[in-house]
Amino acid sequence: MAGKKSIPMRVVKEKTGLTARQIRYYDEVGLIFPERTKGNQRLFSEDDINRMKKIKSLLDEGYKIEAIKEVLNHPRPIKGNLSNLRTNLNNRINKGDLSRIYPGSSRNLKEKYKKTKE
DNA sequence: CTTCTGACA
DNA sequence: TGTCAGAA
Repeated sequence: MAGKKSIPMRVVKEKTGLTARQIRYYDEVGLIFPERTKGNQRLFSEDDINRMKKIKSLLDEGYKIEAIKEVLNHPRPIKGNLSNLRTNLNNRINKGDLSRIYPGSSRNLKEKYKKTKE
């Protein structure tokens, strides 16, 4: 029911716009868990594709791998209102979530803000 | 030809 | 992160 498809690396690269390096790295750090073929070739699902796009966005915003790992692996850190829980189950990530975990998570953000004359 | 792992100027 | 080597 969940659509257990198996997309090859070549398609993933085109759909995500990432390089094979990036994709393998995400797998290395444990951001994604693609299936493996007999020849050790990675097989991704559409869900993985969306996740990689998400990871790319977060990385672009300045979040570090460690922070992204936490959020992607903790879909329900909530323990109170069901309303908020529903939002989290929707698979969407908020900056607030990361900020709560890593209040000082600013990498290239400073550079972006100060670089306004070019 | 494409992908995989491991390592590095 | 890119890129090379060697193997599959």
